[in-house]
Amino acid sequence: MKESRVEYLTCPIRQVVAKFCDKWSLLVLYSLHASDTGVMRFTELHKHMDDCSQKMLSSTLKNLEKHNLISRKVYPVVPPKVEYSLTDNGKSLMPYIMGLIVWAKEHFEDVAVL
Amino acid sequence: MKESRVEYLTCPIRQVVAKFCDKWSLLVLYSLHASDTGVMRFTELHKHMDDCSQKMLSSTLKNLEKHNLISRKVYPVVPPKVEYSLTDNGKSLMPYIMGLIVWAKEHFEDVAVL
DNA sequence: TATTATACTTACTTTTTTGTTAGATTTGCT
DNA sequence: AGCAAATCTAACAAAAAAGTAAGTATAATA
Repeated sequence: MKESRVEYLTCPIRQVVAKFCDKWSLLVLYSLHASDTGVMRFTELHKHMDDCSQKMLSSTLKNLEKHNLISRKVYPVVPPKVEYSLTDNGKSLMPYIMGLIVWAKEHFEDVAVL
Repeated sequence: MKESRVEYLTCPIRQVVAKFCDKWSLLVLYSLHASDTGVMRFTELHKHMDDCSQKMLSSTLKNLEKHNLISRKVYPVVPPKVEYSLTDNGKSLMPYIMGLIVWAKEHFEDVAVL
């Protein structure tokens, strides 16, 4: 009596989970959203999340790009320069993400962290 | 130049991640939210998420309970009966979760799911 | 000539998460 | 006596995620 695999793939909740429910994605989205210019370079992002390894930041960025939430612009210079920013799609998501963040702040007391 | 561990713990984004950014939590929260009575038993939940093992459902429920998003009511009968429902805290979160779900439906096309 | 800067990738190890299967519990029904 | 029902837990294995350290590229600079 299992649902078909296809149904799983079209489930919006599972999509949300696949796209940005992980350890670092929300931090990246928030950082880009909160930045003045809306554009950040790799190292700049890394400074905002310095307990994230380069490897993890790199793969998180790739995932977000794959899901069309951020875009990546490469400048062919040396040393390399790469800029990340939210896509329109990513921007459209941010109000909901910010909703969660505000909720978390308001309900900080109701929480056992760890 | 690392931030202190304490700052990490008070970061609302990290709290959101710790509480319900995982494979099954959103499904559980949504199921409880969407149910007529607002109350569901273990087996009933399991039927809604039949690709989740009992073990994973059990540990997901524990985590949500620990974070005060759901409550667990045990009836001392045989066979056992346990009812799960959203706490007030959990209910206060649902509008934001639903926001994400609606967003995911609207942006279904913009997505590469795997 | 050696060093620096930036944005990674690769290889390897460790940790965490998830899956699988079996078992515990105990009352009532056949 | 034997089995079903409901809600788990335990033990072990497999898979996935994450951490760590080192390496790549190349032009400009000291």
